[in-house]
Amino acid sequence: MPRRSAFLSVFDRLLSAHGPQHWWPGETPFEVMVGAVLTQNTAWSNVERAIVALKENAALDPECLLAAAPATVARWIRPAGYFNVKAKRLRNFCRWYLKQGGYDVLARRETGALRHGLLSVNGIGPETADDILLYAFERPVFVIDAYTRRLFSRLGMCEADAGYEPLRAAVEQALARELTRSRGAGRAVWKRNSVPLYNEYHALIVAHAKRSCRARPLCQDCCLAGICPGRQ
DNA sequence: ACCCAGGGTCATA
DNA sequence: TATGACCATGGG
Repeated sequence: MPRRSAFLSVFDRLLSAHGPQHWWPGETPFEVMVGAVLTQNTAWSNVERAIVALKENAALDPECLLAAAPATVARWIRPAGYFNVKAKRLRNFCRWYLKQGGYDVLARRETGALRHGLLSVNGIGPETADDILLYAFERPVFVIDAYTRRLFSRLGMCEADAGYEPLRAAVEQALARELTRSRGAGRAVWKRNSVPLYNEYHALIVAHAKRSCRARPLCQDCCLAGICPGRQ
């Protein structure tokens, strides 16, 4: 079992090692949503090219994406890989998004219902849905990805094969306990702090993975911080 | 020439 | 329910 402030401690060490990340890299909520789909199992540098292409074609917009032929969208997003699959997924998402009434309507929905709706779209799985919930709708949802599971399991804070939902619930509950105790004020403070904490935490885990020991065998930041995940 | 990347779906047993 | 195949580009 992790010690009582394990998750906050790791957060503090990641923050001092890598600095604030200011995520998500995207100018509008809709750009965040598109990026969340495009980055599925794909390096962000490739996603950026695809988003630039969408902007150049004035297509970073749900109506435009739906109006364009799937093959055309696939051509625009080609650098992001899996372009046929992702063109279809973007289409599914835009259809749902507009049918629901767009951002302002969705933003009024309760988090659980919004999450359920996102997951009903073919091509939106738990991580993509949670990226959208946290970074486009600012909901208190801790995003789990392969890096997160790897880091926490190597630190002995979860099982290596922990399922998505159990791990998410465990991390959220642990952080809630740690934060309400260590910063001492109870539920109101927790609710105010959880979104920026989750935002920065996930961003830091990704930044940490990108700067891992493959690139720098003796990298000072993560190894000195005692949280270097290394490589498989 | 490898391996990996900010997943998810579908078919099979 | 639990694996495996599949999707595809670009950088190290």
